[in-house]
Amino acid sequence: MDVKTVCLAILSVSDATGYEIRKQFEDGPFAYFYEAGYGSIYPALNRLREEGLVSVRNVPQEGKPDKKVYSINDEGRTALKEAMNERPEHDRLRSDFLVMMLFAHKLDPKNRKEAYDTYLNFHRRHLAEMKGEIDGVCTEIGECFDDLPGHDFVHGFGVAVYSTVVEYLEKNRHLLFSDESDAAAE
Amino acid sequence: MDVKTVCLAILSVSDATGYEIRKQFEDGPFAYFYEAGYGSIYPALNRLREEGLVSVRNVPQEGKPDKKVYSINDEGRTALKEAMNERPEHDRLRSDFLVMMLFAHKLDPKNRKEAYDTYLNFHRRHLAEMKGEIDGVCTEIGECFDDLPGHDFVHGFGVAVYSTVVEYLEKNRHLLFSDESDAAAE
DNA sequence: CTCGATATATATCGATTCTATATATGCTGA
DNA sequence: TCAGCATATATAGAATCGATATATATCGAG
Repeated sequence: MDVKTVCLAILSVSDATGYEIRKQFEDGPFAYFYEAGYGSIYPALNRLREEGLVSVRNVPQEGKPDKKVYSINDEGRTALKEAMNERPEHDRLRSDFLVMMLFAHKLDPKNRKEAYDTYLNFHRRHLAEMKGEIDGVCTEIGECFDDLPGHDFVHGFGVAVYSTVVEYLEKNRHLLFSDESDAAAE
Repeated sequence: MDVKTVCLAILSVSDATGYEIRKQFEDGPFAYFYEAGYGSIYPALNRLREEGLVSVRNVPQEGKPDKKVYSINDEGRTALKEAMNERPEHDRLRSDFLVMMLFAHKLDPKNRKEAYDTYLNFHRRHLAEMKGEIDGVCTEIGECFDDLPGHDFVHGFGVAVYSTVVEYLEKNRHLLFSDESDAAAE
């Protein structure tokens, strides 16, 4: 499933600009299982327009550059339904952190500890945001996804996995930091 | 952390060919948190050689093409240590499955069910392999990683996360399949 | 009050990486 | 016997990533 298809899926929920779509990947409900940057999004939107699956309207703004608001059309919805029904590819994960920890013996103790704590804190914060304990960056468009029938399942999935990650990191420090007396540090 | 660095890390554990390195990403201990195909690996190995971080020896074989066995050298080990101590980038995950489930209402019921079961079974099998309950593809090189100080931590991490995924999928079917009487199917 | 940081908004360059495929051969099971 | 899989290297072309450029507004610290 390429960026083009996911952009189309987002547009099926709400009109949006490239900038707003980007935010869905950064802070929105997609943040923990799909990422894409401007370098993928803008070309994807252009191709969608070329293929006649979305339309654009220019919304002038004071001071700021014009907004280009994209809307899905009927051909777009048809194409989306088709693309969604294709076989999903395997999940693709790339974790620098886990590579580092597998080769923890190559790391300076200070770096190892810093990488560990940064990773743990990142996941703690993200988890708290997902649980609604602290405010994440809530965009109007982001909230549209809350009403999708699949939302609760996907959200619950994320909370479950992130909880496991945080718990595991909290309980298994000793596997990597056994010989050092930095348990109480920080 | 690019493919070049991870190849170097693998070579720091054992000499290997491009083909064997690929298998580490496919079946080996890297399988669940780092992926790379031939299109990344062979160019990466060439660049490592150009930079003088690895050496190659040709091992002729009957019938099959010559093996090119790569070995890390001292400069390579220095470069690896440096690269490992850089700040890790954020984990990058791309899950077609979760996108599909978020937009489950766009799917034909049959496809939805098939995607769900395929995903669940894949993770069940992978988890069983990780736990050693069934035999995965065990390469000699793969076993070298078992002795790394970080191995238990990373392996345990994988088992914990995969267990959570399998459990979640088993318990939360109803969130996506409530209105259909396919609970007992298959 | 001014300077730096952050947010809004679009866009692209160059590097990296992915998918699919080509080539060549041996082995194994239906 | 013959299809499919394993061994083994390699690349073309497409997709994607990371960093950066442009332009302006706003907001808070000094």
